Amino acid sequence: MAYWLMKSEPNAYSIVDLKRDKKIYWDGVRNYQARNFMRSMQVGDQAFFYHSNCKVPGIAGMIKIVKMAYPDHTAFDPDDPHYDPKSKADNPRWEMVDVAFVRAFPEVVSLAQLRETASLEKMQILRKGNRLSITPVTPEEWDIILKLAK
DNA sequence: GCCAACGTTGGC
DNA sequence: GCCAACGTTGGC
Repeated sequence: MAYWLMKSEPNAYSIVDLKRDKKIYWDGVRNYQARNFMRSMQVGDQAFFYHSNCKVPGIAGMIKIVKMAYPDHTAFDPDDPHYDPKSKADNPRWEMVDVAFVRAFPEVVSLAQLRETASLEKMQILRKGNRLSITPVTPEEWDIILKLAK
C-alpha cells in the first residue's frame, strides 16, 4: 500500500469534477517516469489530488486507485489533445489507472503552505524544477499533510 | 504573460 | 552518443 500525488489542472479536471463523477480514468500522462509510477500502483493505494497551474496551486483532496495500469486509449485518438502516433494499439506506449473520489479538503492545502512546513522540505513536489505529474509520497509526508488539511 | 527548468527529438 | 533546438510545465 503506497501513497502518491497526482497533478491535474483544475480548468481541465478538478476534485469537484471527480466528486461528481465518483470515478475517472487518469488519462493523458505522457512522461515515462510518471507512467512507470502508475505501473507500480496497486488497487487500494491512496493519492493526493493536486491542482496545478491555477490561482491557488496545492492539494485539493484525496483519491484512491481502483484499477491497475492499462493502456491509455486516448493516445490512439488523433482528435485527442494527448494523441501520440507512436503509441500503437498492439504495442501501447502509455497507460492509465482508474481513480475514485475519497474526499475533498475544506480548503486547498496550498503550495505555499507546503513550502512553509519544514518537515516536508524533502517532498518531491517541492523540489526546484519539479514537473512530474505523478510522484510518490512517503507515509510521513502523507500524515503531515493530512494534519494540515484538518 | 513571462520564463526557468526539464524532457524529447533528431542531426551529426 | 552528444547536444542544440524545441515544446511543455507550472509557479509567479
